[in-house]
Parts: sequence; structure tokens; C-alpha cells
Amino acid sequence: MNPARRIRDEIAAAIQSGEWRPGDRVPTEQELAVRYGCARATVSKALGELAASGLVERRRKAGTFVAPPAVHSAVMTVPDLAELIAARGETYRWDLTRIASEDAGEDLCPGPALRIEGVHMAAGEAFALERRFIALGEVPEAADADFAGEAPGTWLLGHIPWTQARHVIRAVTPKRKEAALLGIGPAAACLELDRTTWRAGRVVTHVRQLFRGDRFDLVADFNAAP
Amino acid sequence: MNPARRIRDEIAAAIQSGEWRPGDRVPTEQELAVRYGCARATVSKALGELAASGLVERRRKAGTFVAPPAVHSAVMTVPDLAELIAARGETYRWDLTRIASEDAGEDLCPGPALRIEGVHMAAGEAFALERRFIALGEVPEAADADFAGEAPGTWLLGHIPWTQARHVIRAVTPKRKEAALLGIGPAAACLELDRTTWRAGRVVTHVRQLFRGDRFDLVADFNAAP
DNA sequence: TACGCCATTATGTCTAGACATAATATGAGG
DNA sequence: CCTCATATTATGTCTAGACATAATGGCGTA
Repeated sequence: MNPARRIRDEIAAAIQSGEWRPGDRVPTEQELAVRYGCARATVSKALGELAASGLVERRRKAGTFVAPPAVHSAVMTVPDLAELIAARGETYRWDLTRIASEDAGEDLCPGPALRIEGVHMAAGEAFALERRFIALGEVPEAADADFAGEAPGTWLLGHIPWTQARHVIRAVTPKRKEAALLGIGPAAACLELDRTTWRAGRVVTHVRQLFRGDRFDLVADFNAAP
Repeated sequence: MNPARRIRDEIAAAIQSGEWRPGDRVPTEQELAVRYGCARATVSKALGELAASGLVERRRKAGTFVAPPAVHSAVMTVPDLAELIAARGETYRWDLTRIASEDAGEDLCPGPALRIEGVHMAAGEAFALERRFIALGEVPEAADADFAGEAPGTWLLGHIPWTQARHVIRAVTPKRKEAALLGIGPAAACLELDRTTWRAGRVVTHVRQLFRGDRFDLVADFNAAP
């Protein structure tokens, strides 16, 4: 086992078990280096990782301290729907219902955009609705893509180099039309996921996905030592 | 500026701007060390951070490659309700409605537990319902705590050293009773947040929070290079 | 041709030592 | 007793070199 990994895991265990409490001082790098019989740089690397994951705080001269617990930020996995449904063992299909060139408005997706609407199907039933804008100024190739055969999210994953993204999650009551498309009652709750994706500070795409509340939930994990 | 930080940021910029595309090979550590005039360990540290944030993939012998874009994991901020409401400039209040010793069942919270129910109020109106179980075997002090004066989540944050947590988010239609407590119609969608918290592998608490869909949403950010 | 072994190579990790940096503790002077 | 400069200390980062490890590609053999 790695010395660095071992040090990291043992300290993480001591903190998570409650043996070392928030505010406690962690031994100095020097002491830990002696205790584990390794170089100080190795200890420093381990502490750096613990600090990056929020388990400890390091202050120059003062030392390293057990951080106060913060179950405030959790890592959420936003699935690719095709993958998700395949993982459930159901067959996936994307049905394009509308495609047009249309401005989305400044707040959603500035500039000329491609508007795409469709339905994600799982095992022959509607699973989620999607309405997406793709900024043609950022992704001109999108004008020639085949969004009838491939879901735009999947296509974008393969064509856009890298992104920052913001997700907003809320519970909504669907409109009559949406409820009909999803095959649910007009009072059934839906989970709405809005995602805006940027590249180099400019909006690449904005998507609104509407999920059947009875068939979909999101899971977010908070793990101090990953 | 740090050499390591500089290398990391420049490579991140090259990837995010699309100059280096997914699958492209990143120069070897040796080459980068020469180019930046620093030691290979410094380059390795920078690449390690990029790999940790998912921007690149490193494979022995093969080299380092720009990772395929994956807006798969995003960091979600799960707010402390008292803080959240205070940040909105509204007054916060916690109303305890029920407290009892009761087993929650193996799946939610094994062993003897304290069951706490209450309402989070913002500006005099119901904002969210909460039903919580606290494992008395793990947190015996909870039996003597004053959950009428302080919301159990706030109390726990100050008394539980360090935890892991899992959040499940879904959209639900409230029960009649719940809708009445929240002051909303029976067909209004609600966001349900279930959080199970562990310490050293054992369940400490399980909480179900039910939010008014029209007053609450969750935001999750994804940043490739944080 | 096909299989399996081996050298090559790039990453993965560590060491020992060095200097930088920032915050605390100490002591001198008012 | 208070204030300010200084010494100390623990973290932050880097270097140069070393060995470990794993995957690839080529080579030799069946």
C-alpha cells in the first residue's frame, strides 16, 4: 500500500470515526513523517488531499486541523439518459418532435440557436421530455447533425470539447400537453432539470428536461474520503 | 504564480477552449518539464490535479490524454434551511410538531431511534416539512436535546463529528395532510429530499424534507477546473 | 499466421533537501 | 500595560534523482 494513501486513509478514518474531533489539531507534518517513517513531502501530499476533500483545514504556522463537518455539498451524478435506461435493462429510444432555428432569448441561450424538442422513451413509454437550444454561433456543426437519429445530448457529448455547467432542479406540475406526452395525470408531480452549459464563458446549450416523478430520482453523495 | 498552478491552468484553458480536443494526447511529463523549465514532479502534480478534476486521463506507458467531456458529476449545495432563509432576508422559525421514541425500520435507520417531525417556516409561512429519525445508539445525547428550540439538523451539525451522506431527490405529489401543512393545493408538486447520514459506516440519522415546489429549487454546478 | 515473452516507455510514487510564506509567539521599548 | 518589530515555526512548493509499475509494440518461436 502507498505510504501517502495509507496516511490519508488512516487520518480520514480517525476523523470520520469521531476519534479526532472538529477543531482538533492534527500532528505536524514533521511528526507524522517520523511516525510513518517517510519523507515530509509524502505527508504533505496526503494532507493536501484531505484538505482538498474538506476533511481538514491547513493554516500556515498554525498547523492542520480537523475541519467542521459540512454536509452541505454533495456530488450529484447527472446521467446520460441513454446510458441510464440501458443500465436499467430497458430499451432506449429518442423521438424527435420538433426542430427549428429560433432565438431562445438572452437569458437562456444568447444569439441564433437551434431549438430541438423530443421525448426520451424507456421500454416503449415516455420517460422524459426535452427542450433544448444549441447556440449555432458556438456549435455551427449542429445545423447539419441528425437529431432524429441521435439525442442531442449524446451528440453534443461527442462534439463539444469541454464545459462548465449549471443545473437547477425543481419540482413542477406539468402542463396539460406535457402530462399527455408523458402519459401521466395532469396532477402528477414532475422533476425538472435545467442545465446550461458554457464553453470558455459562452453558452453552448441550454436544456430543460422534464421527468416523470414516479420513474426518476436523483442521487447525490457526500463522501469526505472518496 | 506557481509553476504547478500555471501549468495546470494553461492546460485546462487549452482543453476548455477546444484547442486540445478529447482524445488528444497531452505532451509527456518530460516534454512539459522542459517546456516550462521545471522538474518533472511539478508537471506530474499539475497533471494529477487535472486528472482528479476529470479533465484528463492518465494511462501508464500510453501517456496523458484529454478526457471525453462528461457533464456527469456536479457539486450540489444542500443548504442549511436556517441559513438559506436568512440569506433570503426572511425570518426563519422551526416548529416542532411531534417527538417520540420509535423504531424507524432497518432500511431507514436501524435500532432504537428518536422520531422528530416539524415545519420549517420562512416569513411566517410553511416552507418545508421535516420528518427525521436519529439513531439513539449512535447519538445518545439526542435524547436530552431541546428540539423545540433548535431544528434537529442544526443541532446535529454541532454534535456529530464527521459523516458521509446520501441524498435522494425526487418530485412527489403531497398527501392531503402535507399539502394542508404547507398551505398549498393538493395537486401542487413538491420536491422531496431524503438524506441518510452515516458515521463510520453506521446510520446516524435519516431525514425526509418536503419542499414547496414553487418556493425551492436546488442548484448544482459542474466546473472542470475548480 | 498466431501466440507469448520481453524490452521499452510514460506514468506513479517516493526521498532528502531547500527555500518561500504566513501567522504566531516573544521580547524590547514606550 | 500596550504596541510594534523580530524570531520562530509549520505549511507550501519546488528540485533532482531514483525506483516501481503497467501497458504497448515488436520480436522470436511454434
